[in-house]
Amino acid sequence: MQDTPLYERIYAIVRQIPPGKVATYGQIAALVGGCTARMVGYALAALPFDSDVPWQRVINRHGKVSPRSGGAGSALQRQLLQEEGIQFDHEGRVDFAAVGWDGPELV
DNA sequence: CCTATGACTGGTC
DNA sequence: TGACCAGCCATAG
Repeated sequence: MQDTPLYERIYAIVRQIPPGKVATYGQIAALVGGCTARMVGYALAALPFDSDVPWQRVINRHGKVSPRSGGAGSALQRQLLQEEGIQFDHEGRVDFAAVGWDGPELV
């Protein structure tokens, strides 16, 4: 597992996020261990939109999708999350108490 | 090898 | 979870 690039480790954690749930960059970074939220954001930034990683479920600590570079993409992310059943409030934020990921399950 | 860059976080008011 | 300040560390050229 340590032989795997940090990127793939981050992707592995993101793939573990169940549908209808969202996690923060810090959450992912803590689960990966040895990397910070910026590493997660940068790793996801390098991900293609058609990747097998549900990067859309990764948002910032404010409960909102990141502005991303360029501006577009964040709208797509919100759209994908809504398709998963995640509700956004009038301020474009999600309810951590409702869709907050508790982690890779305690099994 | 060194430099630049980046989808962030945390504590405080 | 509003806003502000400074730090963090891996990846690419």
